[in-house]
Amino acid sequence: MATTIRDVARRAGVSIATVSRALRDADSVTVETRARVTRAAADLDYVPSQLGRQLAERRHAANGIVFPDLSGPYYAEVVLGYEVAAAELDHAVLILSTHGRADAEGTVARLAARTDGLVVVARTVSDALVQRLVGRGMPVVLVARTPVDGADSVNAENTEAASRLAQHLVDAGAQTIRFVGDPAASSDVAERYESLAAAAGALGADVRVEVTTGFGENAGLRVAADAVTGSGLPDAFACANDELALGLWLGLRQAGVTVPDDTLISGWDDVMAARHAGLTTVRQPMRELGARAALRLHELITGTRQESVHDVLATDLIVRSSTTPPGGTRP
Amino acid sequence: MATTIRDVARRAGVSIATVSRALRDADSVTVETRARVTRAAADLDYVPSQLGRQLAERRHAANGIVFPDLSGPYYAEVVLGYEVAAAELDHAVLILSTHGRADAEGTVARLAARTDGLVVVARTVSDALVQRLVGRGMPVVLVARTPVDGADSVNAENTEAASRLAQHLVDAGAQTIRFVGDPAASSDVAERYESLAAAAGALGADVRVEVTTGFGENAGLRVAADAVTGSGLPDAFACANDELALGLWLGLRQAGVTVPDDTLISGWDDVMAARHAGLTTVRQPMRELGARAALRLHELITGTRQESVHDVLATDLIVRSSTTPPGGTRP
DNA sequence: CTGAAAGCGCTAACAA
DNA sequence: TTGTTAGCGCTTTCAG
Repeated sequence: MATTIRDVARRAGVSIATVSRALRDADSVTVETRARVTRAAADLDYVPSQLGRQLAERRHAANGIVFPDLSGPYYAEVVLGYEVAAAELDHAVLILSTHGRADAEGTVARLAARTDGLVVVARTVSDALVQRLVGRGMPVVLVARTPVDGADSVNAENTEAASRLAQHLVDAGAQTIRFVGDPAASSDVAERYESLAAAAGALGADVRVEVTTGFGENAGLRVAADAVTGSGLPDAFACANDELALGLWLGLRQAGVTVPDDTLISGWDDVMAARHAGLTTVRQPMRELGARAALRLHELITGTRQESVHDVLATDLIVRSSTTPPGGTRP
Repeated sequence: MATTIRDVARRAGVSIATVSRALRDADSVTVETRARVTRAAADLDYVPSQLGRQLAERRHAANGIVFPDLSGPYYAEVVLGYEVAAAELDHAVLILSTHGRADAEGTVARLAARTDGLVVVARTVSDALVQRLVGRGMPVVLVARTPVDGADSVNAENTEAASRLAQHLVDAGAQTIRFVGDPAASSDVAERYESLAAAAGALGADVRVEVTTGFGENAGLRVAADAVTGSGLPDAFACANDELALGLWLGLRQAGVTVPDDTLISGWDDVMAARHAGLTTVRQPMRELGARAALRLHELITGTRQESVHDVLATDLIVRSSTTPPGGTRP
């Protein structure tokens, strides 16, 4: 840590400028000097200070990604897709989860001050802050979130998938569908609910929403308890994400309710557990969301492009045993 | 981005030193000047450059975590636990996944140059590099990896858990056990295999290892295909992690093999999918591993402690339907 | 091709 | 309490 460019310069018998050049541009110095410098650097175990370099270059060579949580598989996959792509673009990645953090806005602002650009996932910070960052000239890409002026966005398709899901549930015999989740908590969820309700309504089915606190398995368990003791069983539960659905399923099973005989269940995302549990769901390209965001952010940082771009990635309905009753339809 | 401490100083009619002080230590300046400075800063939408600050303070106020991959739930949980704890300690978190990266060592070295300390998870980089970093005075904490001189380490208990698992499998009627995974790929896996083999051997059962390439579901599927077509079915498969086990189970099921009737399966980690699939496994405190690492790294960075410390966190055997045959024992 | 010198934006003595 | 002045370790003109 102690050895600086000056030490290397002294040992190699050259100026610090030459060291700087020799260690980066291969061909701005003689092969001979370059060899001397490289040698000296190796001898001293010299590692250039990124701090010094970054200040001189006035860039961080790092960008950040802000997400609500890493506990479910969904955000983890998005972050991973992002990290892999960012690494290829030679950018370091700073992560920040706002989950339950008191001063999320302040923390994000501080994060922004140490990066060249930011990816903001879902509803982690206010639109106001996003706009302030954008206004300050900071490149921002929004993921799984309603676009904001001046920032790029990357989202997964919701509307059409919700229609297909509605069609499938109705085909499987569902007349009453309960949507589980909180549309107010995320633009994704709101879109899913509204599209599902519209499509199911057009098919003559009835959709009502059961608002949850949170999107984890525990929230699903609470919904199960509620359904068993009070509100009764609908023909189908359409959940805002897989964890909710899996928790719900677990709760119902424990209460003696059989799926898909007594009721149907669907999720959203297609996480690993959904595959092993046999849960019908909508597959999102989670990694691709992150990777695309990295690409867009890079374009923004390098100034390749002027106008904002808003990507919408395709999704798939994956039908499994949780919505395929023996007879094909329900009585 | 353009406004610097000098602009603020000019507008407030004070020196840059005063601005610097006013914006950090509340009580090193008059309330009056402080107000003027704060006002000027707000007017100009001034955000202190972290780069300038960091160079002057000669610290990054950031640390990094290196892990193989974020695709499975295991590392994601560790990273999350780490991030949450690090945030509380007011450190930014840089992440780096080495998965399939060509120059992992170089990338890690570069990461090290922009952080105050590093957490290295599993077998991501060579011991040689770890030792070089430690030798350079960089605080390093190893997670899920054999300790190295000069670095702290945090691991989950393997030996005792493996014994309990062996006992359970034998009690369930297993005489031939196949361990699935690659002991050479990770110290954790090696420990699990050896302890399991020893314990099962003592109980009169026979354990042999089936070495896999990778630890994902696909590797498990390959093992299933292999067992069905060639090597035959043991009484039980003990897998190095849950994903391997779930992939294996899926493959066997597709081939018409019934678990736990025809053979038993166990995993390791207790990820979400294991719970929903009914997989017997060993629960690791994944988040706690990350959180503890953050704490240890902080101690190292702040120099609270001289000697290295090596934590071993407790694990639990979780018995589920994949190893509980109807009769209680197998014929 | 190489060196001298001027910053990058901030903090931290040291004076006043 | 406040200002002046050195750096922090590097890159980058601008001369030579």
